[in-house]
Amino acid sequence: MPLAKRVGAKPREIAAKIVEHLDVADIAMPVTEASIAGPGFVNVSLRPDALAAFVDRLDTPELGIARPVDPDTVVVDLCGVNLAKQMHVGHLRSTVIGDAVARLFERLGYKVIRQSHVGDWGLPIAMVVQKLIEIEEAGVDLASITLDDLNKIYKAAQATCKDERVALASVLKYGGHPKAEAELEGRIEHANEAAERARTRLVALQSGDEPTVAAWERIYDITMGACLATCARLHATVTADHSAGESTYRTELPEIVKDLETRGIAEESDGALVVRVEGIAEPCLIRKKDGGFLYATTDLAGIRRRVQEFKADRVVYVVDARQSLHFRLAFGAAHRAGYDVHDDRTAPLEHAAFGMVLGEDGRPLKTRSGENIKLDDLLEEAVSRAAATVAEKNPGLPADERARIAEAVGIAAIKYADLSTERIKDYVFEFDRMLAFEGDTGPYLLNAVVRITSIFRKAAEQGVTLDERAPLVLNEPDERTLALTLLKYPMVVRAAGEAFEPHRVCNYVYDLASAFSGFYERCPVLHGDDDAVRASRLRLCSLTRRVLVDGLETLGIPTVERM
RNA sequence: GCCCCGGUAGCUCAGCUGGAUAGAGCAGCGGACUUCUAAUCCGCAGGUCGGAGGUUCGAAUCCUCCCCGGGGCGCCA
Repeated sequence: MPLAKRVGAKPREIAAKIVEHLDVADIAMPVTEASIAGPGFVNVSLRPDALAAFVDRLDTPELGIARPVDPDTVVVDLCGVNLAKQMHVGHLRSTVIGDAVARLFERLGYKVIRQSHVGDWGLPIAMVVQKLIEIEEAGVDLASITLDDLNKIYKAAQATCKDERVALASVLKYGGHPKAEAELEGRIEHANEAAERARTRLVALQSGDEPTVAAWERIYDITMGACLATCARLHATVTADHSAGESTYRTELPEIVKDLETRGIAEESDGALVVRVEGIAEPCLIRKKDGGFLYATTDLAGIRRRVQEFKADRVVYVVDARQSLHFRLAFGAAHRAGYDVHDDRTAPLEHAAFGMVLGEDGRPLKTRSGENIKLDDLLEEAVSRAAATVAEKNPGLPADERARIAEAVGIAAIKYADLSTERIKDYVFEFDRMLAFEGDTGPYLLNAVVRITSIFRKAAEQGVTLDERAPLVLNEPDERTLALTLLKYPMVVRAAGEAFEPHRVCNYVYDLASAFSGFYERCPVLHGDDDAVRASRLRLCSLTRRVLVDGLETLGIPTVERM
């Protein structure tokens, strides 16, 4: 049908010509005039033996996904935690989707480098360092400090400095009403003092003052210890090796700004230094009036390191959609500077943006008091709900296995819910929905795998073993549907990877599980009396399980044996 | 004001670079457990694809305008 436009003929006429000349007798049923349908489709039915041959070709250790001869290097930016802050829902998607995107590229055979851009530098961190040192001076043992404590300190520090702005806003609003003024004066003074101490501390940190750096390192270790543990619990591959703090770029920033300045790429604007990007009204700010550097400056350093040092052929940022403008500016500026080029090749810089996590009220997910929800709490809730279900449905299992299953089910529920809708869209976080065993959920898919596994357990009891080379007999419609669905796997993974869209793999594994259900319902595996059919069906079961497990693992969702 | 992203069944969502009668799940209704699966399966019902134009043999899909919702917009990150 796309030919119709190019050739200038009617689709059905072209279809008729194709049918007339098409010879696919070796793999398909005869194609005739009657095979033409609708506006010009030519229906081709694969012969069972040809279909079996295609499935045979899929049945390799890599399940039909060939590795490229000369694999590109892809950098995936994900996770992005901040010092002295717990991981919260804001990090969930970046971590889960980012890891899935990285896994997709790995599955396709690319060389993948994960990079978690850790917010570990700047005035906010200096404020926490300052507070921590004050606490230490008051006699508190730093060894006992947890991330929870740091989080409280961070908030307190933020609040103190915020007082300054709040007070200022009040004065503006009430026009310096005498009543307000007296009270506010004290707050402003307090805030100013705190901000001043933080600024002094920042200078100490930047110049390598030993006690200051020691406190900073303590904060770094506590934060990363807790956050990397959460990543591990999420079955997301984000480790210390993948973490690159903003601090690691600090010596490069003056150099980058100077480079852009001397090459005439950056220009002065209202005392600040900016890079203009074609097609965007807003400029990209790289240096403040006071000489300080900005978010974009660090990202430029990040791009340069990733492309020129790591030799990335492609850089993907799995970051919140709200950062869209920022990345367009940073990418544009990096491109003007040539930071996205290595060995005469320009690496595409891409923002794989994702939407927000909403509560059931349709507003951004928060606690009742308006606080960010800690990711650990979210995971714990999902796992404990899963544990209750496992205890109810399968009380016979040993307690430790039940706990392992609950962990897998709870994590799978959250991850699948996050991965299965289009990345760019917001989604509503609902425990009941994501933990359901009916429908398009993580637990359902784990159960699909378990059901297949149980067939093999049963088969073993009967002394029936899998013959991995048994000839495939694909005569039943459900067998054909299952086989055809299996064959789509390599293309789905490829398409999902190229578009950074893990949800396509989710849709696929769900389709495959559905196709298997139909097969399982109507095609008895162990109950038949035909040995050849049983061997063929066992092989289909095995292949289906391998594809399901591979697909889920590519999404970063581990499976279980029983549940 | 300018820019970006969404709007598909009561609810939550798919729909690949335009292609057949727009598909799932949940909820609703009706069936199926001395089982290889009930943490499941099968069936029924349910839609002006936000609206209006346009391009095309053909539009949920591409273009333009409008409506609704969300987000962003130079010295925070």
